[in-house]
Amino acid sequence: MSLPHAILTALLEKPSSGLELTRRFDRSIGYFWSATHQQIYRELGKLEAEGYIRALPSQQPTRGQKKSYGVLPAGRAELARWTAASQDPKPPRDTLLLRLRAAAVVGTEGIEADLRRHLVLHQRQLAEYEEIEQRDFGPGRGTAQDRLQHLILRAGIDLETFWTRWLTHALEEFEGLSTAEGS
Amino acid sequence: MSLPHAILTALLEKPSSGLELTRRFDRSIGYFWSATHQQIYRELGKLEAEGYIRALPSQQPTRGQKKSYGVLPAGRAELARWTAASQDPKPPRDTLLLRLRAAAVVGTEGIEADLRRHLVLHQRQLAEYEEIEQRDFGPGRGTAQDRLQHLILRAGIDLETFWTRWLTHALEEFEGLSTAEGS
DNA sequence: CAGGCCATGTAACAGGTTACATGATTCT
DNA sequence: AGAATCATGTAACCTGTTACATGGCCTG
Repeated sequence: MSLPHAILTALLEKPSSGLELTRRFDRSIGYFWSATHQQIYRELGKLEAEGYIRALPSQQPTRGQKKSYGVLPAGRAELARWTAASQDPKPPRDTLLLRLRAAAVVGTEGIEADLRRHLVLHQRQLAEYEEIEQRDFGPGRGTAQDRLQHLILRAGIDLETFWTRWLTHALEEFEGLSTAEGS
Repeated sequence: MSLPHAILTALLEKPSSGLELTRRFDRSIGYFWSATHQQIYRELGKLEAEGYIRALPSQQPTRGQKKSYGVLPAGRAELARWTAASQDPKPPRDTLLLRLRAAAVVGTEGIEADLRRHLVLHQRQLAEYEEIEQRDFGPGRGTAQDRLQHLILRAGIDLETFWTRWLTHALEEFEGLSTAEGS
């Protein structure tokens, strides 16, 4: 039950059409909640049926015609309710750690290269986040909204920092493994 | 396509029945790949049909009767293949960050209490991991397998450390928000 | 033999993924 | 007119979630 609320948030920030939403998910919200355009269209239909959003006037509902949505009061209320409601953190699902655990049983053949590849990807993501931080958040303290956004970005930066450090450490361990005792 | 491989790994570590697997998922593998008993039974059926595992002899297949599985050579081969295959990291899905982003739009009412609650939960998880580290991994360097397992545990510890730090920082920010400028 | 627990399983549904289809617009 | 692209949408499938059903075993 998160995608509809992600969409409501995005639409409150700026009324958009389905494809515009998809693009914005690829950039910002998708950093911690990704979605494909099919998911988004499906969900837009539901949200409209429930009376949380409405298609902005001036367009007829034909196929291939751009259609923008705006959030209705009921939608904003539902988003506020969901935001304030307590939710348990879900255990992470991480394939790489799972593969490492499997490697402890069936052998580490081939996984080191992928660790290296992941390290590069995380370094790249980290650099992207830091660039955004430089650009959007100067040293002075902005509005309350700015500080919240910065806080979220900080989570992204710290997470990617964790991964790059851990992967670096893991690769060092791997070198130790192969020099000291072979497979 | 990760659950079947998680199960193969667990079965290689130790042949088990469905419920035993469920319990082990709750403890160790579930720290980064959780699963309910329904998922596990469904997947055990598929794995058996594909010839990756087989029910150990000595039990008849009646309902309510314990049934243990062991991994066949084809299963081990499939696990090795999957472990070595390159996979892209998937963007994280984090509800809490999503809620913070929503809070930037509809107001932070009520979310601070949940941040505090999450902080406690992550501290607890961190303590649990550190206890395991104390108990299972001494100062000396063990076998290659031990070092891999330790590496995975380190990821858990560092992740929980990240969350506790970030949540602490976030709560400080919130105090700043309410004293300095109200809602 | 009643109640509780252990163990396996079915069913219905929600959410996410992949492949493909179709109408409109723009460019050549 | 044809091709490329933009935009919306359908369909099938897979994974994960929730609720419930059933049989066997143990204990009082």
